[in-house]
Amino acid sequence: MDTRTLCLGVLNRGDASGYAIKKSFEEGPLAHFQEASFGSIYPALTRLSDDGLVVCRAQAQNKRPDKKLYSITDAGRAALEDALHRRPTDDEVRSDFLFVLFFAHLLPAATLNRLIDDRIAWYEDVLLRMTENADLDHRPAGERFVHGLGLAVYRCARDYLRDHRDTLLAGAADARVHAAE
Amino acid sequence: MDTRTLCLGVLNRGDASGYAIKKSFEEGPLAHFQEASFGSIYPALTRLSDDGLVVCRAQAQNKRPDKKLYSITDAGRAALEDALHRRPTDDEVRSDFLFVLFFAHLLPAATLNRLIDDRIAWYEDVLLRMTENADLDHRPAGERFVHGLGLAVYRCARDYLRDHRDTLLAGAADARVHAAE
DNA sequence: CCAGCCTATATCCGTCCGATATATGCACCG
DNA sequence: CGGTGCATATATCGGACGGATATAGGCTGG
Repeated sequence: MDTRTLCLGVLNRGDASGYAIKKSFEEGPLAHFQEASFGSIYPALTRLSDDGLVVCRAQAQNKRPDKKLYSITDAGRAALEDALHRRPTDDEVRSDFLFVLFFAHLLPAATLNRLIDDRIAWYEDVLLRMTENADLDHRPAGERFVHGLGLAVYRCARDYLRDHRDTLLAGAADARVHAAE
Repeated sequence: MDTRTLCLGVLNRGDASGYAIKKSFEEGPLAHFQEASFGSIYPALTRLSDDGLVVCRAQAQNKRPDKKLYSITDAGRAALEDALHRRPTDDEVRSDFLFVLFFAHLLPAATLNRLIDDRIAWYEDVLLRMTENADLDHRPAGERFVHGLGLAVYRCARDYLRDHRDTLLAGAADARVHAAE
């Protein structure tokens, strides 16, 4: 999904500045499956403005750079709906963690243990924040559905790490012994 | 993970050409969590060659461009191990599918149904290929572990789609009715 | 028989990410 | 009271990367 459509999606939920849009990809409910950087957001907002899909009103701020609040227009909502009707591309997952574990037999047990401990802690942390800040009752069905799917998948991954780590550690130790022979 | 390290990882499992490396990111066991394009693989192999981390022998082929078979060197293996010891960055997930479902209330029921049907079929397809082509007994523990995690997570996502789609459809229909009022 | 796909290498262009620059307010700590 | 670090806020640059394209011949199926 190109950055312009992502911005339209965020703005469809409410007016925001470029900075706030960035934050919504770091902390908001979209954070777990979409990302965009300043280097793509600011040019995207400029182009959306030029095309009339958003409007921008500058909010003068006391001794700070003007905050540029963007709002989606009717044309913007139409463009968003249009983009939503296109068949989505395949999901992309990028996990350096799994790449490292893939070569577990090249790593010492201590490193593997720390790696898995850290990752389980990360999952616990995310799950806690997702269940705390839920506030789901007032959100549309799509958001609730996506939130629930995220919870289910994260729990599943955490459980797998917890339940199979010993098998991995034993197998990796075996491989190291055989390699040393 | 930069493309050079990814290439070292693939070559650590056996000699390969640039084309074969690309294929291993499309079909091989790494496919589900790493990706690289020709536009990054070929320059990466050139640089790895220059740095002595891989060696290349050209295989003359009958009426075809020479196949350049790359092999990892001892220095390359050291560089790979070094990269594996660095703390991995956070996982990245990019799902246009979830982005679309997030705005389910903007889409007609027929579109949502097709979307979810297609995605469940995709999961079934991947799960089938992952269990058929397994051949796991001869693979190192790390590969088995990562494979098992992939299976678990895909099954979990498929089950969630299957078990919660009706709730989503009902909720989205509700939202459309309220918006029309 | 030939259209389309597979093997195989390579490059180009546009887009995107990460780092950096700039500017200021506020909270915390010694 | 001063300074360190973090949050707000916009913007740009360089390098890395992905998708499309070019080239070229072989194999396969309708």
